[in-house]
Formats: sequence, C-alpha cells, structure tokens
Amino acid sequence: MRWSTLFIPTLRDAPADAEALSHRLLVRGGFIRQLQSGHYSMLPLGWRVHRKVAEVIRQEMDAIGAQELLLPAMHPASVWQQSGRWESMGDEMFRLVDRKGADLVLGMTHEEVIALIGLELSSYRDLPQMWYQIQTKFRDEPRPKSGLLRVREFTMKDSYSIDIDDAGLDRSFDLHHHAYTRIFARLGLDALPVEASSGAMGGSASIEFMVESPAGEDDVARCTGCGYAANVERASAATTPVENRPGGDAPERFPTPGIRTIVALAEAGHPPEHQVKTLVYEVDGELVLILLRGDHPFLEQKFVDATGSGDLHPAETDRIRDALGASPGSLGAVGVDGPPIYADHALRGRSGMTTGANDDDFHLDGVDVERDIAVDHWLDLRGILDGEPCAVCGEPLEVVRCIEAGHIFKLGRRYAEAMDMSVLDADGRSRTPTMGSYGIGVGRAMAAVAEVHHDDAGLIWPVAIAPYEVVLTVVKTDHEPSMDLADRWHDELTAAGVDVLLDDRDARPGVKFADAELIGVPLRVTIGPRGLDQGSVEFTLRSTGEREDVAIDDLAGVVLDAVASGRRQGT
RNA sequence: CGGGAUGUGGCGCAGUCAGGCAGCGCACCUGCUUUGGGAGCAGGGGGUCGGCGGUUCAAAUCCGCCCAUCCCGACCA
Repeated sequence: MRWSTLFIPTLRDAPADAEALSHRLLVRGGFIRQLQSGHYSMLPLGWRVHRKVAEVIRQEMDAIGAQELLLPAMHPASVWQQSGRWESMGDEMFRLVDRKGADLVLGMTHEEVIALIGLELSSYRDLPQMWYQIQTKFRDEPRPKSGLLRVREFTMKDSYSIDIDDAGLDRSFDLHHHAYTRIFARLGLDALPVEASSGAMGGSASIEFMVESPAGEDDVARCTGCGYAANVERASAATTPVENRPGGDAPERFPTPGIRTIVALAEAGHPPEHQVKTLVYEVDGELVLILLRGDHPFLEQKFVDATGSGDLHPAETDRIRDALGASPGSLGAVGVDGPPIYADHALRGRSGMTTGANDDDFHLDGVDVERDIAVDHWLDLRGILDGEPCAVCGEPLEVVRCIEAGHIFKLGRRYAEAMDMSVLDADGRSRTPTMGSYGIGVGRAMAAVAEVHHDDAGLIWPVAIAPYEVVLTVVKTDHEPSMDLADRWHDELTAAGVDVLLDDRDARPGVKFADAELIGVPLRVTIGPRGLDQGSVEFTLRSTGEREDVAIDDLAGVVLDAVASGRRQGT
C-alpha cells in the first residue's frame, strides 16, 4: 500500500489523559481512538494488528483440533437465570430490555450458551469436543483503564471443551495450555503460566498466562529457585519461623492508651510477628473474625476461594462495637464465642502473643492462640511478601506486576448440570460431561505487546503481527530512479505475499523516519539518491537499529529472508 | 461507590485568581524556497470555551446543578 493514500493519523503528542505506554503509543501511532471510556475504535492500522493477532490464535486453536464457531453476543436472560449467574454477575453484566419487555443481556462469556448447544451431544462417542469463537464481549467494568488493557467492549477468543470424564478434561486443558504457550511465543510475549484463583467462574483449577509489565493489574509470586509461580491471590509461602516469647498461664491485660495500630503497638515493644491481628468482616451479612499474624496482610480472595462466600467487606464500626464492645484498634478474639473465627495457619502453635482486649485502650499479652482462642477454621488467608521463602524449595519469592494475557479454567460439571447436559456412556448410563473454558483478550494481547516492545521512538511490532512487515521509505519522491525502484519492489514483494508499505508521501525524510518508527514497522528500506549513486539502498531493523547497505539486485532477497525469519520467530 | 484532578479548534497548552475583542505551538490549506532524522518565510481556514441554569451592562472567567474523561482505592473471569 502507498502511505499517501492511507489513513494513518499519527500524533506528535499523546493525549493528556493517556498514561499507560501502550495507550499513548497506540493513539499516537494512529492505531486506536477512544469513543468513550472503555470503548475504542480500531483504526485501519490497529485493525490490521488485531486481525493478525486473531489469526495467530486461530491457527493454534485449529492446530489442537478446536473448531471455530460464532455465538450470539446478545442472550435472553433465561439462559443466565438457569445457571444462576443472572444474580451472581451483578452490575458487571450489561442488561437491556427489548420492545416486548423481555430481559436481555450482552454476553460477557459463553459457558451457558455453549452448554445449550452441548444438549445435542447424546453419546460419549460424540466427545470430546472443543469449540471456540473470536467475538465481542461486553463487561460493565467499574473502572476501564489504560487504553486497551481494561475495556468494557472487547474481542475475546473464548473456547470451551466438553469431555466425558476428568481425564478427558485434563487432556483438553493441557492441549489449551500448549496452544497458549505457542500463541504467546508467536506474539512475542514472554507469558508465564501461573496458578490462579478461579473467581466467579468456579471450577477446580485455573492457570493464568502473565506478562510482566508495570502496566499490569495483577501481582504474581515467582520463585527464583524452582520455578513455582502463582497469582498472589492464591500464592503461598513458607512462613518464616518465629520463636515464641515466654508467657504465663493466662493472658495478661495491660493498658495501651491511644494505641490503635500494629505499628504503634510494635513501637511499644510488641513486634508485629508477636501480635495477633483481628479483622472483623461482614460475609454475606454475617459477622466473622479473621485472625492473622501482625505482619501478614489479609488476602480477601483466599477467604472467598476457601469458603465459597459471596459478598465480603469490612464490618461497620458500629456493628463491631455492638458485637465485641470495642472499636477497631483494640479488637481481639480471646474469649469470643459468637461469630465464627477464621485464623491463618501462621498462628498455629504461637504463644506469648499480644492482641486487643476488646476494651478500648487495653491489650492482652501472653496469649497462647490455640489455648486462648476458639478458632473454628484454620485457613491460608495471608498475602505473601516479596522475598519470603518459597513453600516448595525455600528460595526467595519475588512479587512481580503482570498483565493477565490469558486464563484457562477447569470448570467441572457446574454448567453442564445447570443446563441439563448429559450423554450416555458405554454402559448406556446417563452422565454429565465436564467442561473447561479458555480465554484470550485479543486487544489486551495487542496492548501487552505494545507495553513490552517499544522504545523512545515508538512501537516495535514483531513481524508476525506488524501492521506492515516492511516500509519502503523514499527519501526524495521527485527523484525518479528512487520512485521507480520503490514501485518495482512494492509490487514484487506484495506479489510474494509480504505486507509492504510504500512511503511515497511528499514529506521531509525526518518525518518519514519518525513516523515509520512510531508505528513500529519492523523492517525498513531507505531509498535515496545518495545510496543509489553507490548502487545500494539501506536496510534497517527497527528492533536493534542495525543497518546495512544492500546492493539493489540483492534487496528483494534480503527482505524476503528477513520477513520469513521474522514470521518464524516464536513458532 | 469513596478520594483526587481535568474539560478552551484534530493534538498539546495559555487565558479563569483579578469578568471587558478567544489566543499560542503542532497539525491542516495556498504560494515560494528547502529536502538522508519531526524545515523556513508569507498568506489563510477551522472553536456552541463540556452542558444547563443563575448573577451582571457584559461570563471561558463568578455562583449552582449536571455530564464527561483520567488517576488512586473499592470492585472485577
């Protein structure tokens, strides 16, 4: 294509409200424009990248035997009511009413619809099945942000597996794991598979594919020794052992005027690891006490995952006073019998501890947790800290910020059961199949690549998804020999299947170089009188800045080789 | 939903405190000169100053309400 005829609105300055690097670069490069918060238009350049990302995904899904289909984006409420998610999805689901007054939803995922189609499966001989689509999803995010990284309307590749038994699900899950590994490698993303929380999807296991980036929204704990990696929402660490302080036969009450925090109590001679932190939460309307070691943060997701509870939030101060007789800052669980008490494993066997006395301005010392507190449930409830020892091998864990580029779930039979899916097994008995679901956000993957592959001058697309693979930069468009050569190469390379961009704009060379670098075309051929006098043109790699003079007769071959090797990268 | 900030031409900004002709840079159009890293000169086009209401002789500017956008938090497959 000729640049002069294309719509590539590059900007010298990024919009003031764009902060994430991928957002700034995609807008400046003329790839995307915002329509409203969380909704972006894909301009021609952006759509080319989007299509290529989708195509890489499509090829790898096809390669594991998944079949592409396309489901409606708008669903009747009844489908979601049947699975129970009409209620549980809450405000995140877009809902609307048609002219007949019927409730409809805009699909945020498609387990229900897939399961309905699965009703036509009648025999174990029909299984396994893997179906996928690349389609628009709608989610009413409370806070869209960072350009394409978190939006309300986006293209997702979602796939679903249906198997007769757990072994089959394991197989489908592993096939997807393998496909995802290949997809992210081809996109130029170093995606780390990590153990994850299943959240609202439910199910027995899930793995997220995480790309390290400061623009991400998730923290991953990664072992520097053995390779253990997990989202901090479910990561565990070995607890650093603490020697118990001596304590008497019973807790001892002592005055602590004005002391309300762990830190303040620590300054009064009771280090955080010798304190019991008492949190009061409202869980589905009921009060519960949550106990942790003073230096350990509470991780709500772990509580939700372990108890299957729904709504969870810190209790109101008034309600805490009514139940315990004191305000936050002086709370403790000693002698409490009423609300259920959940304690983190790190408190097991601990004595000589300090905790609130449930009396403002008083604490208890010499507390033996198992002797003095009626713990109902011992759970892993704590967030891990950077540098803590790995639970597997003991080496230090590091916590890194990541973008969630993909997520795969073992769902189990929940949706199949809800939608009444069943097949007959070899013995003629009715069996409920088990399902998996697997997602990649296409636009988010694109933004993740932009986050990772750029420099001060702009984007640096991997050849596999570059909007154009090579740009022919004509330094002087009124220099006939330059334009003649550029035209010839444009046609020749295009005929050979290369995506060629011919910069034939009547602009100064500096502008053309800057634009080519901003939009991130990986290969550049600079054609100008200076080189042609020597019988050569300049060939530049965007990624490294490496440049070489190539004889005119050799140019087409050099470009074809570079494109071919670039396309192979990561495969 | 809580906290903070911002809305002035396509993009970046000044002007708002202290009411009085809507400005600057980039981009865009025309002409001339220039042309291997974001050119120079000259001329030109484009803005309901987020919206509604109020105060005033007069509102981008003061007051009230609303809306939108961004950031932090809450929340979130």
